[in-house]
Amino acid sequence: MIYLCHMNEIKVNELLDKYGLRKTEVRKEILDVFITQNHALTHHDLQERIRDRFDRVTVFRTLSSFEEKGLIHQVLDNSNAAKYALSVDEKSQLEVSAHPHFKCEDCHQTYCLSEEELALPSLPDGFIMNKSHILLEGKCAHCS
Amino acid sequence: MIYLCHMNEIKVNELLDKYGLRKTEVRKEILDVFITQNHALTHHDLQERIRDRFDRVTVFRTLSSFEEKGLIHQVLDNSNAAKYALSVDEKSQLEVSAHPHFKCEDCHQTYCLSEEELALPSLPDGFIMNKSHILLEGKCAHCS
DNA sequence: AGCTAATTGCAACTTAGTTGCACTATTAAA
DNA sequence: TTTAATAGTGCAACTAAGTTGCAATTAGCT
Repeated sequence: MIYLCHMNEIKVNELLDKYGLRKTEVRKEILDVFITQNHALTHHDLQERIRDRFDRVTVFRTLSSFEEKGLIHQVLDNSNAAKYALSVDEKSQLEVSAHPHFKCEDCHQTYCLSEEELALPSLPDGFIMNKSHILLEGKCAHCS
Repeated sequence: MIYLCHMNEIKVNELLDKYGLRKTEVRKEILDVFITQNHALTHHDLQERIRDRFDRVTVFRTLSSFEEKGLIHQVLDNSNAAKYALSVDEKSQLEVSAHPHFKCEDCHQTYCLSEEELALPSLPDGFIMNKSHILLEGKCAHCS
């Protein structure tokens, strides 16, 4: 694990334990990337970051198990590749729920906005909500 | 155009004119499908609906030009195929902006929720919003 | 140390979406 | 109404995302 700084290595092991995931090389490295970068990442972004040292399929499967255990969640995006972000806020250690994202039309960077809860629309009778995704699009501070 | 009912044919021609799109067979048929079904559709859904009478590529390109001219817009979705919906409300004839959608986890149907505007999160300095996407996930009345 | 179930890599696949090019149809203007 | 320019279509071939099956490997137990 020479690629991880010591601080993150501890955090990474704790998180994998906490979410009931076996501690393997790929998982430690990918989780490290999520912690270091704090924006939504695609499979492609990760592959680049870990310099293709692990198989494509393995990375896809890693994302699946992380999502299944609730460690990451899919962030909706109008590109044609799925984006994922950590479900735990590194600062507060709290689970993040339904926080909105902002995607820049020019640089395509996806930013996490505040974690404050939003007033969501009311649903018709019989409809039950489990999850919400909010994406704003426009120009970020660098591109506007 | 034997596949269109007369009512829709008039509407379809008007809309294509209004959005500066040439009136071709594929476009009339695809627009008809959007008007008839009133939920978000994938390329695959459309291909099925028009019984493969037009080429895949043509349908993709039709979606692109509709989107470019603002007749349809992409509806965010966590499936791995893009979904599109009409940008005009057939009843009010008004452009629809930022209305939320609901996707059922079981039947995967995507519903349009009310068109009422929502309170959106405040943005950091220098950020400018152009579009918003809101997707709620859960169980619909039929599946809950 | 040794067992078992979970994880990995590889090859081969499916499906979404794109590109280039030759051909055809729509439209606007003569 | 013919025609010329331009936009749209079909085909073939491609890229890129994501999946599946299987054999080899490894983490996490006792």
